[in-house]
Amino acid sequence: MATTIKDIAQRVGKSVTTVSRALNDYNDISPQTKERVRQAAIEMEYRPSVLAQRLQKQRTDTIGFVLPTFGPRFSDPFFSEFLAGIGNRATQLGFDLLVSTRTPGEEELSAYRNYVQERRVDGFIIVRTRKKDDRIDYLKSANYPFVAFGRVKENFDYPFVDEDSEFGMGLVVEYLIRLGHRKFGVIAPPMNLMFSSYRLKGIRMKIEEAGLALDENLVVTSDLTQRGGYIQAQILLGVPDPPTAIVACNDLMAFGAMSAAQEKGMIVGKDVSITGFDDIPMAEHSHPPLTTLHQPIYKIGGMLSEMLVKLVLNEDLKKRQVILHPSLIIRQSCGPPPQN
Amino acid sequence: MATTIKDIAQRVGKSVTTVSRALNDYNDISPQTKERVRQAAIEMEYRPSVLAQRLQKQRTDTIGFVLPTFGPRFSDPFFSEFLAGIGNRATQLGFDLLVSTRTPGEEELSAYRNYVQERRVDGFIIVRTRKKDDRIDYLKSANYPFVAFGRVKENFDYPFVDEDSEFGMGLVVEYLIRLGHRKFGVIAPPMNLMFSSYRLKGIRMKIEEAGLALDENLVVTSDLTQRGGYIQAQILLGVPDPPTAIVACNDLMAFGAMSAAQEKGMIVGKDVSITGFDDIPMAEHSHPPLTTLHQPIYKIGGMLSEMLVKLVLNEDLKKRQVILHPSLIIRQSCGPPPQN
DNA sequence: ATATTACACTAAAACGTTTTGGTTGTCAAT
DNA sequence: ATTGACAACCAAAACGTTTTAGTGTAATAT
Repeated sequence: MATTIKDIAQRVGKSVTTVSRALNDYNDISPQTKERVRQAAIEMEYRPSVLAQRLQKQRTDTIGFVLPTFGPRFSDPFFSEFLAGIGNRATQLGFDLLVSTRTPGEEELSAYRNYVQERRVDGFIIVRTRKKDDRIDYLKSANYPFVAFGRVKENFDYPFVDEDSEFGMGLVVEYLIRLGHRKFGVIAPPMNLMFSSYRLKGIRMKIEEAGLALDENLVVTSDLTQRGGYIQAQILLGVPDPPTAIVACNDLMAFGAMSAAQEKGMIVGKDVSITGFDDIPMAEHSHPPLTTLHQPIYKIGGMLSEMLVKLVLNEDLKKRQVILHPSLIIRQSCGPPPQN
Repeated sequence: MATTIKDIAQRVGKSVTTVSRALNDYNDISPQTKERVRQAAIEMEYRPSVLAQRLQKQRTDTIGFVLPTFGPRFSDPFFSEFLAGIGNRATQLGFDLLVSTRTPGEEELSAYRNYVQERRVDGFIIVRTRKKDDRIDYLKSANYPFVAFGRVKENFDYPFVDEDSEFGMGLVVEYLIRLGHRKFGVIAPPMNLMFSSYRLKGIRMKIEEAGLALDENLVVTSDLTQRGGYIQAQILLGVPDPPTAIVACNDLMAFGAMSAAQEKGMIVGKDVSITGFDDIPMAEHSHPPLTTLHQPIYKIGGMLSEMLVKLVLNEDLKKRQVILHPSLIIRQSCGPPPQN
């Protein structure tokens, strides 16, 4: 059996209380006693039982993260990195990370309810916010701590980090217009996602600002996967007068679009320009390397962990709501539109 | 405050013990009492406190998973899917999954030591086994439950799942030889990884069986990332008499190799053939789609969770050591070698 | 001489379960 | 009438901490 505080108490001939207070550096314990207790703890290789601590503190020291996925096979480089960001920061702060994956919907919400009722986690990190978001409504009503990556349509009076997608997409479109493009295809995320609106809005605004029009028939939506991007790009490139530039709303869909174009014998960056969003590591080494918007995914995960932990510990966060500005990373997937 | 067993006891006018035993369906409680207790529990929305249960049971109901990564930015589709497999099965079995990421080495091992000493998890799942594996040596010596994805060089008398890489690579090489290839390049994983040996061995054997020779100068190692595959393929394709087929030891490196070839103006599947290993979802939608070996990654994760949970609960596993056979998925990244 | 304060320590309760080792009452067998 | 078996229940201990609400002693202030 592992050493307990009781064993130490016996060894140094003091009470359990004293040992506990010595280890926690209370100032009603004499320096000598503290020293003796600490020594003993080291010698006996004492490690507090997290289980006991948690029961007593009525805190789980655990962050909950329910990953929304479609189908069980989940394989998204964006989330891998995001996860690492959350997890590593949480560890530094002495918190565990409890991960599970759910398909959005009723089953997902009941996962939240379960975790709350069983008091299994101290709070949640929510990603891919929806315009009308059940999860957020629920957690608010249950008065349970959470932070989100993303805003919602109304009442976003909760702590969040979000990137300014509208601004980001503006950068992309501006760049494409400068290259000479006039006809755009857009592969948008599912419309119920909040960032879908922002990204679309950013695209529309810049196009209109330039006195151009976005052909609504060339705006398609897909599911943020590579396969989805592939399928939708096939459609976009198959119409009579196809777009010269395809703006995909994340990198994975952009890769899919590249495959579709290449399969048609087109050279990406010459016959058609394609852009992404996220700047996942793979974007640098695709063929051609992808022009995209950079978000500090790993860092964002870390920020969210930190905010949530502060929330749970009732410390106050200096910034409750953070909006980041993505930067345009120009690589080789774009060029001037083909002449004809 | 949440309802406790004490509240129920009060309500039904029985002792705490009786309530506990009723809920756990002991047979020294009368059917009527059981029924009344259950009713009350439902009405009062009782949920047992996992914290208290864990303390009492001296079990954390938690699986530990320390993901080996190089650098903090970790973005590997293989692991995303693997993680989902472990996590979802664990949840079904009533276990939590505690994830953290570490760079292999001293710091990694001390993460294991910490988790063990603090009794934070009931057991571990280990991946990417090394020929001589510290983690396994340690857990064995500490007599702590674990299961591994992969074998080690000696004494693999522990529970594991592994795929037969040797066999798999045999399939690939056989196929390439049948297509007419005589000159192979290999992008191998870091040599300290156990599956590195198996895969290399499988390649060598089949080549020699066919009466050919593997040019050792065309065997390079890399770090299993896309960038790594890209860099090494540049080298392989830059030598005076380059290989006509490149066998990469995972899909990510294969993608990198494809980019490198394409950047040189080569058409993959025609000017050069490239193969991978894993069959991650992206393999189907790359350009060209990748010929690779399929492993049921998600399922393997699930098997490992299940084995570990049984181990922890002292149930016996019907199979302690499982070896799976990958299947060859032929897509468009390979073809006959170019004539010249 | 007495009250006050500071210091160093501690017994007991609490967190919410499960398990141990009973007790009590009833009925059937001797 | 006594013994044994059984059903139904329960008090207390245990898991390992932290917190509460003290106690006793010595030094200092009145």
